[in-house]
Amino acid sequence: MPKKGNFYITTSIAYANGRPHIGHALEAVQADAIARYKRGLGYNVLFLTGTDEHGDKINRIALQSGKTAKDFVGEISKEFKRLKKTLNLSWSDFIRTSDKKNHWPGAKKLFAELEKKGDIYKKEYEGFYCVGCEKFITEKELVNGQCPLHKKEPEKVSEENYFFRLSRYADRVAHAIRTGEIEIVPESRKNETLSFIKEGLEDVSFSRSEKTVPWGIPVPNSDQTMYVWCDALSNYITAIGYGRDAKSFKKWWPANVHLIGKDIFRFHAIYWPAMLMSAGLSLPKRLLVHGFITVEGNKMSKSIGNVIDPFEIADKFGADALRHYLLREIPSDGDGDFSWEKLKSRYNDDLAKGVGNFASRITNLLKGEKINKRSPISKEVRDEIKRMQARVEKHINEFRLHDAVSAIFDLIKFGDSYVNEKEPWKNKTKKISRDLAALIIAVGEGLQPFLPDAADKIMKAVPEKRGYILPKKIKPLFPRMDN
RNA sequence: CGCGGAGUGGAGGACUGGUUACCUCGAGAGCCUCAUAAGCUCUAGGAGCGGGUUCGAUUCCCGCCUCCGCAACCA
Repeated sequence: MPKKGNFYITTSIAYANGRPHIGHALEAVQADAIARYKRGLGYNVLFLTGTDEHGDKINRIALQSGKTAKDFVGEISKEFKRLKKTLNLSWSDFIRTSDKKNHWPGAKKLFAELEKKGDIYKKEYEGFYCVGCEKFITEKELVNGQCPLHKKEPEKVSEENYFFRLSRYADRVAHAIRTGEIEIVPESRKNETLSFIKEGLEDVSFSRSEKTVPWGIPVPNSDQTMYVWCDALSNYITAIGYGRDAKSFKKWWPANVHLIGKDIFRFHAIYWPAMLMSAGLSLPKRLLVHGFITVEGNKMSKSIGNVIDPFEIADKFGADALRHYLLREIPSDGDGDFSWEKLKSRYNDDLAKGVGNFASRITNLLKGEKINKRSPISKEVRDEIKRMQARVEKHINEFRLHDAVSAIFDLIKFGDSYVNEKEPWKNKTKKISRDLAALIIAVGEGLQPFLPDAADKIMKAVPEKRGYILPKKIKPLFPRMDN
């Protein structure tokens, strides 16, 4: 396979305050599909994911459950790592922000670089601190001057923090976005970012007092810990060696893709480029922004109790079924909805009756044959396959994975009607066999990034030997689920 | 208040200033039997409301209604 160069893709790192839910699975699977696709094209792919483990919130949750923060995040990150097997992910590296060896040196170095540039300064920060909440609350949150939760007047507390001169970079960041130096997909997010910058950017606090937030990376020579965003964003460079392995860093940076959720795209579109500019590093090439998943039309939340567990889905339906749902049912660049009923319908209609039946059908028709790979495929079939491949490529580049998957299902539909039309059970010719083999192989290859298990099984059913395809009848890929 | 997005057949989703508005699921009819009671074909059914621009609007503009995001130290 020809090597086409390096391709570095990241997911966001999950905030380790709870177990993975279906939203995390969405992001992971989307990134995985892109990573696998690029790998299939011959790119040398680095696919990074991980967990964001610092912050006051985590510290408090951990203490509440009677654990140390360290133990707590250890357990959570294990759960996130477990997604790899459950969802059949192909990530190559997993970074934890509590990793003192791999993450901390780079994070500290980045902070120091910003400081060296004169972009970090000390400022008194005044805020309303609610003792009940143990945190600062904004003036807007106050109801009649009181904390709405604890019905108490917050204390006015001032704290000296380090600030990052974000304002200095507003124009340069806007320029980078406008010119496409950093590309934001979908375009609506790009416009949103630009109009947001236009309203003006203020400097941001980049540290907290060690007293209020003890669980974090210490800022050298101070009583402060690093603000979580400064800590978290730097994972994209620390994981590949920033601050500890210059050669590796040079090989992989800048990232080709940061895949993120719509809740955090501003941090990635504004803070992150500004930080990189300040540190004299190049900018990531693309930000792909996905949406959120609702459950039967409702926001997923712990209080409603409708949080969907990806492990449970994979357990009942299999990794491919969950992947297919996330990739096909949820528009990659928008919001989507989950329901068990829709999952079942996607499974039966698309996977069982669609891919599964098609694979059985074709391999059953071809089993035991010896098909010469060099004999020509009919133009009609060849064109249809090429069209599918072109559509997949286009849609993956546009971050419309649901459309990419559709393209493959359209080829299956074409294949089914082609079989009906040719009626090979009546008169099967070498020509038809060659066409059918080409179709099933194209489907198997096409599915590789999306349904890797099924794709593998399909490819194994049409093995190649010395220029001949030797099809074998395949076992049902997706047994129909009844009731 | 503000900013942004959206309202398309029973459900979900797409396209478009112009002869029959597209796709998937679902419903009905027919065909086929190689395949996981699978496959193919055909049919029924649609653009939130009101105005405007236009020869002509679902598509552009205005108003209204409804829904959903965002609103900066919250990770």
